[in-house]
Amino acid sequence: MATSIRDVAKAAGVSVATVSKVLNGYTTVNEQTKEKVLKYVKELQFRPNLAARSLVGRRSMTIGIFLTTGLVHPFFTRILAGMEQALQARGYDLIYLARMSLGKEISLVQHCQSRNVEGVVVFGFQHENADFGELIESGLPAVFIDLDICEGRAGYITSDNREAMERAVAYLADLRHCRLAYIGGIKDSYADLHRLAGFQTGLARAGISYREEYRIAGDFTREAGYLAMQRLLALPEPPTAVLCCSDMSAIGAIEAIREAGLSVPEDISVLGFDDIELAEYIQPALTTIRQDMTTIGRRAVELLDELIVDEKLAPPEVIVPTELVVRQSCGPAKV
Amino acid sequence: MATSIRDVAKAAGVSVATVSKVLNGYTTVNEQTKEKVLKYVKELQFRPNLAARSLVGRRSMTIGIFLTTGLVHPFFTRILAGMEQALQARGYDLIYLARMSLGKEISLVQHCQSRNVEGVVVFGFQHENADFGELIESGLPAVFIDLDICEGRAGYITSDNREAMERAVAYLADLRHCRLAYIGGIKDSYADLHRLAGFQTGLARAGISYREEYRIAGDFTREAGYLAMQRLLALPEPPTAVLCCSDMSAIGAIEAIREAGLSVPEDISVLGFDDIELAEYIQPALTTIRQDMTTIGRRAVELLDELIVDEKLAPPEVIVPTELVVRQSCGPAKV
DNA sequence: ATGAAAGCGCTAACAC
DNA sequence: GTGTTAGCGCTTTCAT
Repeated sequence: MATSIRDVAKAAGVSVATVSKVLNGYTTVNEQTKEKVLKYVKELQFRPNLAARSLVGRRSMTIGIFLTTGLVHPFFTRILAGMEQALQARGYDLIYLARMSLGKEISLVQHCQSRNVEGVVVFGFQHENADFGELIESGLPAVFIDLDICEGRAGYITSDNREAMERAVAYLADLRHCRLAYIGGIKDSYADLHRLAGFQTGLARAGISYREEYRIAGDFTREAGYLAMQRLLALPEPPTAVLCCSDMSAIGAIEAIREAGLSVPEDISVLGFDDIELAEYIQPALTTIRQDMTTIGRRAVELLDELIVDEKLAPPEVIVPTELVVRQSCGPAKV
Repeated sequence: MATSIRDVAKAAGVSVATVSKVLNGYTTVNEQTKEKVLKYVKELQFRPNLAARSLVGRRSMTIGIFLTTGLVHPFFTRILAGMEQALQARGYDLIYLARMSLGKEISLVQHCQSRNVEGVVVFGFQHENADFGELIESGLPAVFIDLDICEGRAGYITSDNREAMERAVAYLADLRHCRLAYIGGIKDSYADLHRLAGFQTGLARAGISYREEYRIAGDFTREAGYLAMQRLLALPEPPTAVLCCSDMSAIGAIEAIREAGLSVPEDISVLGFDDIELAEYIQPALTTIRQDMTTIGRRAVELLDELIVDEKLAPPEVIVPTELVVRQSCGPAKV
């Protein structure tokens, strides 16, 4: 049996209540008693049982993480690395509820309840199966990454998709492109909508008119990028520059361009989104928009903590700036 | 307040003991009472509080994960994806103890105890700071990935590094290479030792003698690969093929070769290890040894489960086969 | 077959 | 300033 608070009390010759008070930083305890207790806590290597603690109504210091996409999200590691910083700073542990799945028999929310999880960060693409209704209604504090859910005790954090696309369009316009296409993500998903809006206002600012045939919906994958690019190439007047909703789509698009006997960036410029590790290594190295997933991860936990601690805090809506990283996949428009 | 077992008991008109028995699959309960209880469990959406459960000595169904490397391990995602399968199948949740750090003030082991964690899987490179002594002594079930620790209640799982290298050498020998170099990982680390052994027996089988100057120690990084290759290139008689301990090192080696005005695989063949996502995308696409990290992750959890369940089980030592994936970075030796 | 009651480790009134 | 005690939600003897 692990050492319990009673062992410490016995060793120090005080009551369990006193030990508890010392442990919880009550000031109503004599300095010397406190020293003595602390001495035995150390000596016996005592650590309070968190299950018992949370059972009596105290905090569990546990937050959950949920991915709508399974574990294959390209940013998972970066987001987690960011989360870790805040987790450590605020004293939480992170639990991955393997059995949980939104809308399934054993629901996320119920599972969180039975585990005394104080809040969750959820991310992943929009997903037909993802039913967040129960989560919202339950009042469990939640921070969504890349989904603009702001309701009850759920807020969100996301990259500045709109501004990112505006800037990307401006960059390409400076390179004298005027036939710009957009290979989108899942149609009408949050990210896609905002990026499209940024694309359009960017176009307007550059004095270029938006053409519906230059917008193809996709789903962030390489295959979708490949297919979308083929359609673009088949147009009577193909674009000279293509903005993709993800680096993987950009990679697919580049393949399609190559297969058509064209080259990047000489014939067509390709711009990605995300700046995944790959972006730097492919040929040509991908010019792309870097999402600061480390910051997003860290802030997500911080926001969640604030939401947990302050019951009446309005749910956060946070937008994180992006960065255009110029490599070799975009060049001046052919004249 | 969430619904408790008492609410169910009250609703069903039975005692809490009976509800508990139903929930825990006791057979000593009348079929009709059981039905009734189950009906209310469902109706009230009751889920037993896991903290309370583990407090009365039952299992917490929680396993921990610990990385000696922080979150930047290239396999993290794949291992986790594998783990997830087993986690779901066996009913565990995974907790990432953010505050834990081996050898620090709040130790991994103590933290696990206070969280009632039943076992841990640990992975990452060998690390000077990594002191596993306390973990081993504590008797907490543990499965190490890529570290051959087998003692007490700790076992391990790893790729078949030795066989992988033997095969790689045989492959290169078939391509008529006879000046083979090995850019190693952290010197004398588990993986490195076994790979070196495989390298040497592979050489012996092919009738090639091992040359000490063809072995350079590294640390799995791109930089190390780059530096090591420069040293190899400076040799009076440089190798015609290089086996690297990681894909990242292979990428670094290729850079060094290019900078020397040579090309891969025409002048020098380069073989990687791991098969990270990048391997497929770089130029030339990397011929490499694929580690089956998904299987390793899944099996790690399964082994851990068995260790947890059976107190006197001998700690496992599991070797997982690898696969040579042939792409474009290796070619026939120049004559 | 069912229920009453003890107790897991801890915290929080409430006495003293 | 310190100790006694009830009780968090659950499982498990032990009666009945």
